[in-house]
Amino acid sequence: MKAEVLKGHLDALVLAALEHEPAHGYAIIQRLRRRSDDIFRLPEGTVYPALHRLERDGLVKSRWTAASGRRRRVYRLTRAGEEALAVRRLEWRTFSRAVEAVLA
Amino acid sequence: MKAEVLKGHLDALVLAALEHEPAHGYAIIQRLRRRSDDIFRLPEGTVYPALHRLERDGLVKSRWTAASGRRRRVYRLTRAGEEALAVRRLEWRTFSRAVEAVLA
DNA sequence: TCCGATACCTCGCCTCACGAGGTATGGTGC
DNA sequence: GCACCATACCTCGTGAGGCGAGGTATCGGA
Repeated sequence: MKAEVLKGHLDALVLAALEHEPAHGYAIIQRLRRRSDDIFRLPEGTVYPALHRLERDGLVKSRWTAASGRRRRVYRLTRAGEEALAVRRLEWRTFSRAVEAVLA
Repeated sequence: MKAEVLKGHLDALVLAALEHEPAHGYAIIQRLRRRSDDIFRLPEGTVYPALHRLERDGLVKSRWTAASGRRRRVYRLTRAGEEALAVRRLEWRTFSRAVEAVLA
């Protein structure tokens, strides 16, 4: 699978991964991998910058924790993040249906 | 809908548009727009370079025609293009299912 | 005669996924 | 004790590609 197919969809995936409970970056990567049944094996160089972007845009908020001596940056969705996720889900539906219609 | 979501999927769309009958660039744009129910209104600056890429890669082949005084470059799928389309369809299925699983 | 649709093109910008490289800790096996 | 892997964070540079802007030309209708 080419790399570029992800472009523009990553934010939605990360937001969705954080929807029901906060997580730190590394855990988000694992969560996405597990939930996608091993399809999305996202490198850190992809996910960390994405999280910084999302925080810069106010869609997530981070807090440093120290779980068993390890520093972790735990992210949670903000209100704006929840709304953005809802929008992205709709956009995905629209996009997906359109692609489906063309490819069919 | 953000522009980048298309990235990596455009080739599949263009190939699919050419699957059953050849068309020139402008017609491809209209075909995609119609088939996607007005979702994909692709600018020429997107489609023409894509067609050149596809031809460079041997997935389509073009031929100049002159229909009623207007020059047109008509594209058709090559054998390799048909095979590439089949692969892209499978990749889309995989990608789409994975996104669905994460967003659900 | 003007204008919009048709029909082609290129150039440069911008975004963003990712590979590579770096740092540091905890646990397991030898 | 030490190597090694997983965990956990980061940044920088590269490259791909969609698109806006701008250019050319023809045809048909108001």
